[in-house]
Amino acid sequence: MATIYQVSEMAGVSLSTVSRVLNNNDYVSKKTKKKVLEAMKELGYQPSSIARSLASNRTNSVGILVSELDGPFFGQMMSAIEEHLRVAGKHVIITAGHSDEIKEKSGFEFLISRNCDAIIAHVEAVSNEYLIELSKGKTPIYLMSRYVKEIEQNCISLDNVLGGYLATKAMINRGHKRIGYIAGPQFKVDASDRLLGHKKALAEYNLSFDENLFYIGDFKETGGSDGLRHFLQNKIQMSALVCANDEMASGAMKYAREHGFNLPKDLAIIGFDNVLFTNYLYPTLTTINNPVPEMGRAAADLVLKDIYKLGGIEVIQVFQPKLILRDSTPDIN
Amino acid sequence: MATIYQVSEMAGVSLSTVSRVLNNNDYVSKKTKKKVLEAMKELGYQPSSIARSLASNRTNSVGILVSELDGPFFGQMMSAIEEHLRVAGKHVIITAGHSDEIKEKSGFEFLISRNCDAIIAHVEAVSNEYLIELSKGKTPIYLMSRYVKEIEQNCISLDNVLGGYLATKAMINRGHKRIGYIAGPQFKVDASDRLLGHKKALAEYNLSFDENLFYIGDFKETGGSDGLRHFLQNKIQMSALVCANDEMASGAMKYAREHGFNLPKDLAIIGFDNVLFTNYLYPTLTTINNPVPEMGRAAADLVLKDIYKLGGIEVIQVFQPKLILRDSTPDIN
DNA sequence: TAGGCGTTTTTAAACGTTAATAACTATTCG
DNA sequence: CGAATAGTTATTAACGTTTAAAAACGCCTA
Repeated sequence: MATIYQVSEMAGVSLSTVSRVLNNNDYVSKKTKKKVLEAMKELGYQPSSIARSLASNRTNSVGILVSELDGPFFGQMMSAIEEHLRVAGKHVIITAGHSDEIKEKSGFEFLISRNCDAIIAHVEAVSNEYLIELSKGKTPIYLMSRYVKEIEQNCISLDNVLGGYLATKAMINRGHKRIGYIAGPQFKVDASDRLLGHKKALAEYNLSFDENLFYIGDFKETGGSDGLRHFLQNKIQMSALVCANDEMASGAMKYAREHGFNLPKDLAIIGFDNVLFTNYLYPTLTTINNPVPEMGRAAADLVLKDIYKLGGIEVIQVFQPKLILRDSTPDIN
Repeated sequence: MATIYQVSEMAGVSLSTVSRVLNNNDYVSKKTKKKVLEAMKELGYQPSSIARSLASNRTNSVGILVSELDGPFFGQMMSAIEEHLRVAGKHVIITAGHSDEIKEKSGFEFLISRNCDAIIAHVEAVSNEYLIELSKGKTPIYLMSRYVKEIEQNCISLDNVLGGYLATKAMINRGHKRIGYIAGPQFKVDASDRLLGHKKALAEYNLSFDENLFYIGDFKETGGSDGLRHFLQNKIQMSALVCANDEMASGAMKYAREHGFNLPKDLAIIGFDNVLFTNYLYPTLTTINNPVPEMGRAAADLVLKDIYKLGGIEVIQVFQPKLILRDSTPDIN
């Protein structure tokens, strides 16, 4: 591999001149620049990103910490971030936190030890206090799908209260009065916010929140089936079921069908997130869109703007979810 | 940040001694080691991975090049690789090639320029020749789901011929004689191998391969719906449909249902890959298991063994697919 | 023609490690 | 008792850049 030294020799200039050409910022005369560029091409010179990092204290790498590397949600998120960062010449170092406090912390430490210029994280188990403390360290932290007041300028979030509200309101508008709700784990802010929205919609239409119509699931397929089984075993009647995410909605659909329900006639079901497979389900699932790719791009933009000082970038930090109507929620009016 | 120099000073030893303790390989007396370790703890010393890389010419990072960052297949693959590598203290740099020749090449170049110690790639568009040539460069290349004779010791692959064979054989065994086949893009080796297996099974049972029962799809949901539409419009009769992957099977199922089929009675369908959502479909989809996590782990193991010289690792390089029976393929005998 | 002032280029010191080589210290052996 | 030896530790030169500070170069002006 050719080094900067060989380039400088061939071009007959000093190291620093080559360096300046490389970073094409400072004063270099046109003539010199041309000479250097030619030497570089001649030698097939590729600067060592490692040496650059050591000298400049910049690694041009952004750490990404997600709950899982598989799963449609995170896939979309990573994809959007990576694509956007790569065109700016930055690369991503990815690791998983598995929604576990210890693993999430170790994920942060790992990325920090790797000298990332910034970290974009989707974490669920660590506390706000931890994140606030971490933000005081040398590596800037950006949060996806999480809003923490004290570091709000570093957060990209979805208005989950609005989303929960839209889901339940859609059911009410379609004529339902007895609406079941399968929530997500309440330590996850997303989950509790969605529940808040549900309650808000009920209140707005003078329907009371009924504990019997409420179940807390695990955000996975099993949460949906367990929830519906719980309702059926307790002989709870309902005409509509709101699930706090699509996986649970899918589980509930499957369980319902296996227990004699004719979907969507016997039970209207709505999900949340609009992950890819909602459209593969039968009936296709009405859901609330979670604009993950847009949010990923926004996070990347924020890093580009704050850390790498790229100009002219305007970033939306709080996104609004939208209702996606499909076949699982027919109008019963 | 504390540096190695400060540690050496506090412990009253030389730089190299600290370095040796850090890499705990060479000769260091117990007493000295203890002193150094204490100084490190006292100072909260964290070695700079960048400086280490520069001096040792090792980055402890492995590049991963996949077609897409989203999608269940790649999610599982990345997840398995990352998890396995991380416990060995290595990290992954991920980028996408989007099944496009130019983008795949640029992905390789990008990762190479990042000084990865090795690259694990799942690429579909570049030629074998390119890969062989690339393997001669300074960065070792490992191939996932692809077998290239000349560099077979660096390949982790699935026996797709066997998989295609198993799928079609399952249909034959269940009593079908007219079996449609929706293939994937034939420039992808996976796709053409699966087709080979299909033909092999037909031949074995004295069924002839019928062009009318054959369609080439795009490996996406649309491929399945387009394929089935093609068959219906041409009034091609069949009792079973083999799809070269699960996405297309799902698309075909959806199209069939929308056009009056009663599934699985009117048409048996089988997919390939066993991605997560096959189990969410209705009816649940019979498919061929693609042991992606195992293969990912194998690729990681190969790198650990070859590049990082970790001992005692035995690696399977060619995996055998298995039939996963579910509801979409009832027995009609 | 000396002085001054931009502009451009060079010098040299970081950046924080690794690793080859040299050097030191006991111990053992003939 | 001198030397060989094994076990440890120190010295020092890389690794390939960036960057602040110094120097050189042109050109203009008085």
